[in-house]
Order: sequence, then C-alpha cells, then structure tokens
Amino acid sequence: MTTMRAVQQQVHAKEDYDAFLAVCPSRQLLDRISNKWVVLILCALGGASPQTGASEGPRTMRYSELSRLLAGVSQKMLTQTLRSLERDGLLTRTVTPTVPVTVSYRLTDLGLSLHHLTREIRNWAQAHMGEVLAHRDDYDAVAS
Amino acid sequence: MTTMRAVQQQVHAKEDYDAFLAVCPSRQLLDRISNKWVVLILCALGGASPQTGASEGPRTMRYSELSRLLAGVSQKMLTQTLRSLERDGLLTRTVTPTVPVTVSYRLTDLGLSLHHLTREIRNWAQAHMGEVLAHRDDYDAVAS
DNA sequence: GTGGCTTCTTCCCGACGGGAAGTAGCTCTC
DNA sequence: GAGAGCTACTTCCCGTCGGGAAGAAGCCAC
Repeated sequence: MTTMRAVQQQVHAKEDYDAFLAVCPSRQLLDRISNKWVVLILCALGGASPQTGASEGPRTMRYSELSRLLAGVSQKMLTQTLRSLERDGLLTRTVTPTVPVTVSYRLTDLGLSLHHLTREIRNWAQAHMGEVLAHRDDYDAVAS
Repeated sequence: MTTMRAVQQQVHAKEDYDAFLAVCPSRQLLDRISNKWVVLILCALGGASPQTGASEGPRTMRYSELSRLLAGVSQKMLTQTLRSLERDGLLTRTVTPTVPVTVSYRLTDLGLSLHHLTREIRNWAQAHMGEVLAHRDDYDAVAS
C-alpha cells in the first residue's frame, strides 16, 4: 500500500502541473490553500508566536484553542477547513475520549513545509502594513 | 506630503501588528492577499514561467493577456482584484490611448516582494500535488 | 435528571463571485 | 455615415459560499 502510494506519487510528480490552468489539479490545490482560514490555521499550528512570527516548531492545539486564537472564525468554517486540511494530509486530527472529549490538531511534515510559506506571508502582511496603508491613502486622495 | 507619509509609515511599523486579531489591519491585509486570484495575478506579473515557476523579473502584461493566462477568472473579478492591488500599491495600471485602448499592469517593488512568496506557494502546490492526492485517496478510502 | 462542557452539525439568510450582456470610444469597411 | 469590430471594463441576475445562532451527542457533577 505504501509502495503503491510512493509509485503513484512519483508518477504525479512527473506530470507537468501548471497552476494557471483551471483544469489542473495543482490549480485546485492552490485555490484551496489561498484561503484566509487555511493560512491562519497553518500559522497557528506551526507555532508562530503572535508578535514575532518566529516559528518554534509544530504545536498541538485543541479545537477550542484554535477557535480562540483565530478571532472571527465561525465554528462551521473552522471545522470544515480543518477537515479539508486533514484530508489533504497537512495535519492530523486526534480524538482523546476524555470528558468532555478532547480533539487536538497537529501539522504533519507536509503541513509544516507549507507552514514555512504561510508564516512568511503573514510576516509580510505585518511588515508591509504601513506601506500599504500609505498607498491606500494616496489612491483614495487622488480618487476623491 | 512624502515626508508625512514616511512618518506615518514609521508609526505604523512600530505598532505591534497581529494578524490573528480580527480587528488588526494586518489581518485584513492577510485576508486580502490570501485569495486565489491575488496569488495567481502576482505569479503571472512576477514573470514566473508556467512550467518551471522560475521568475525572470516583473513583466508588463495587458488586461487581455492576464485574462487569457488566468484560466477561469471572470472579467469582473479580474478588474476588481487588479484595482484593489493597485490601491494597495502592489502594481501600477497604465492606460495607453491607442485604438483600441491598451491597459497594462506591472508589479511595483512592493508587489514584487510579495510575488516571491506567492511564487513559492504556487511551486509548493505543484511540487506536492502527488502527495496531497495520495493522502486524499487514503482518507476517502478509510471513510468509505 | 438537569445543567454544563466540548466539538461538531444543521438551518437560515446575507454577501460574494461567476456568467452573460451591455457600454464607451475610436477605426475601418461598405 | 451606418454598422461592425476591438479592448477594457461595468452592470445585472442569480447560484453558491460563508457567518450566526441554535441544536445534537456523549458523559459527568450535583
């Protein structure tokens, strides 16, 4: 089974994926990870500290922890996004039958590799916020 | 005016932006750039070749070129996304009064700095497509 | 057995995005 | 000079996606 998957993976890797093509699977994958909740979840589970954005390695987080950290996410979207990330092999979902039940999420190696990119996206947003705000002021001033 | 903006920018840079907070401006910026059309437009204008994903420096592209390259984008979304990127100072929009009119778009330095990240996102999607597909097969097989 | 805790799931509805058609300005044809 | 044609939008309609709130499941404390 594992060998079959490895072979399948190699075959897939040999294909010429082009994310610009609407029909290409990599385009659909790109569409899915270019999503604000995906980026924020990966940032959170990667262990990035809120202020520095530095990564201290993957963290195991409970559903309620994520819900609290990602201000504004609805329960529906959080659950839905976590499930799709689990399906894609980016994170693992572990249910511990305590009372009440505990569900914890943790990045896989694959998820961690993507986390490095989303972390940089987040750092970019925080670092260039001032520039962007200044440009918006200019644009709006000219437009008015 | 320019000095005022520079000062404003410094002030903004000193604040502790935290993209996890829903009210933080950097969170809204992150929400905007975590968008499939934004990522694809930045990839296209950065000059990434469809197959290798390597960047050859910023390209100037016409509206129709972008429309053709980004398969599946609606005219409405393309225009809307380009406008918001222009407003944020990530690209410039140039109208040349030829007949018919020519409108060209080009990344600014700020846009180029973000392009480097989106290009890696795209490369990641294309590189790990096989792994993700394999994980999906596993997940769906277990679920059934 | 009622309330409470966590992790979802379901329902309703408003907002966002796709598709197609309409617009503007100019040029070329007939 | 009326109509077609070209690019780059803009507008309208409508389906789908996402937010908000309430319900469900499973178990324990009181």
